[in-house]
Amino acid sequence: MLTQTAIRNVSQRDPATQPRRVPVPGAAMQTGTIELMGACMPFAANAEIYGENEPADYLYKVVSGTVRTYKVLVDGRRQIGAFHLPGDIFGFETGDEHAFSAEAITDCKIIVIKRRTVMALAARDNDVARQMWELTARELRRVQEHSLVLIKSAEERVAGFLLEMADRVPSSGVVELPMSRQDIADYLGLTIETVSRTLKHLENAAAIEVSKRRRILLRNRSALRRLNA
Amino acid sequence: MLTQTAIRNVSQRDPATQPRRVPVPGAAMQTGTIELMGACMPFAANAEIYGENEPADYLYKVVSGTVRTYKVLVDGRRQIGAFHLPGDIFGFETGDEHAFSAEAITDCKIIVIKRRTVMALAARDNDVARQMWELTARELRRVQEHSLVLIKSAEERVAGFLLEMADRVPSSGVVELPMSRQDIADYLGLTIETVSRTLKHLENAAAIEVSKRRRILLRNRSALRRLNA
DNA sequence: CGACCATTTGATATGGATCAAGCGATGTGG
DNA sequence: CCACATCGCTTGATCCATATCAAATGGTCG
Repeated sequence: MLTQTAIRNVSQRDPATQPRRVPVPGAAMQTGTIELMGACMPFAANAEIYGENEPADYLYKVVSGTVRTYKVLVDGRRQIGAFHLPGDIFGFETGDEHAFSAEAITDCKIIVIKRRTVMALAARDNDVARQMWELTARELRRVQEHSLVLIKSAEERVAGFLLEMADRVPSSGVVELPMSRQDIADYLGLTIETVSRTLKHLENAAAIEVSKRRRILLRNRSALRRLNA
Repeated sequence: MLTQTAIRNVSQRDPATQPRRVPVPGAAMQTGTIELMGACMPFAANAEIYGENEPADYLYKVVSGTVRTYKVLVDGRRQIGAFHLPGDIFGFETGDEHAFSAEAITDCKIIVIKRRTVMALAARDNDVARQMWELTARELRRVQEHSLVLIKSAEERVAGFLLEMADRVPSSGVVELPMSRQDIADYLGLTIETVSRTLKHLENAAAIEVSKRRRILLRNRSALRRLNA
C-alpha cells in the first residue's frame, strides 16, 4: 500500500486568466442568486483551481467541464474526494483554508464568487444562509454515502461509480466519462489495473459495454444495482 | 468481502424513557443557544437512537456517553461513519430522513431537539443559521478527512484512529476507548483480527501500550504520527 | 507516419480476510 | 466465595482479492 499514485501534474493557475465580470446565462441555475455575484473564469485541463491549505476566499460553481477535488499524502498517494460537474458548487468545505485541492479535469468554465460576498449576503438574507446550509448538508450526505466504498469489493465500487455517474448526467444509457482511469482509481481506492479488469468483468457479464474507452453503455442497470451491494 | 459483520443487535428505543424537560447544566456548552431548546433523554448501552430512513425530526447533542452512527448493507456489512462524544451534535446529516442509524455505545444522556424548532429559530435569527452551517461544514470536513482511510494501510488506519481519539479526549497520554474492537474495525474498514494484530504491532514497536483491553497508553505519539502517513 | 501516453493484459506477490482455536476477564449460580 | 459459562479479544494457519511488476496494444496528435 505504499505507492498508489505519484503526483502527476503540478500545473499552475494560468496567470493570464483574470476574473472577468460576465453575466452568466442559463447553465444550471439551481441556486438562483449565487451566480449573479461572481465572475466567470476559464481553466485549462489539468489547471489548478486551488490548493490544499490555501486560504478559502472563494466559492466555485461549475458552468462547463469537470473538476476533481483531492488530497495527496506525503508519499504521493492521492485520494479524489469528488468529481464536480456543471451546476455543482464546490470549495465551501468550511473554515479558513481549503481542506482539499481542486483541479480542472477538462477545460472548464467556472464562476468564482468571493466568499465574503456570500457571507455578507447570508448575514442579511437568511434565505441565503439556509441555502448554504442546505448545500453543505447535501455535500455531507454525498461524502457519507461515498465513504461506504470502504467496505465494498472492487466490482461493487466500479458498478456503483457507473451508476452514480449515470444518475448525474441523465443521458439515459450512455455514460461519457470525462476523467481518466487513474482518476477513477483514485476516487474508488483501487489501482488502474483493477479498474480496467473490473470493467472487462462487467462487460463479460453483459452489464456494460465499453465502446470508446471513455464511453460506457449501461446494458443492464439492475445487474449493476445488484452488484452495488 | 462478503461477510464483514452481521447485524448484532436489534435493540429498540426504550419506550419507558420519555423526553423530560430538564435544564442541562455545564457539560460542553459550545453551542450556547441550542441546548436550551431540548429535552434530555437517557439511552441504555446499545439502544437505538434512530434508524436509517426514519424521518429526521430531531437533532441530538451528546451530554454523556458515546454514540455510533452507521449504515448496514443488505448482506450485513456495517460501516460506522462516526463516533460522537460528549459535546458533539449529530443527526443533522440533512433532508427529511436520516441517512445513517444511530445507537448508544455506552449508557448515554442525550439532548433531543426538535428540528423544526431550530429551523424556525434559524429563519428569524441568522446567527443560528450560520451556526448550523458552521456545524455541518465541520462535520463535512471530518468525514472528508476520514475518507482518507481508503488509501491507508491497516497500521496507518489504527495509528490515525488512536491519535484522533486522543485529540478528542485530551487526557494526555491515555486513551480510554468506549467502543469494542468490532466498532473500531467497522469504523476503519478492517476486521477485528486485523485491529487486534495491529495494536500488538504498535505495542511491539513501543508506540503504545495496551494496559486494559480498552485502555491504551500512547507511548510515542510522533511514531504514531509518522505511521499515520 | 511515428511517438507518446492511456489503457489493457498477463504473471506474480502480498496484506489483510477468513477460518479455527485459545485465553482471560466478567458475571452467575450454587 | 469459588467453579463454571459466556463474551470479547487474541493468536495461529491458510486463503484470496487486489496490488505490484512488466509488457503489449491502440488511440491521438504532432
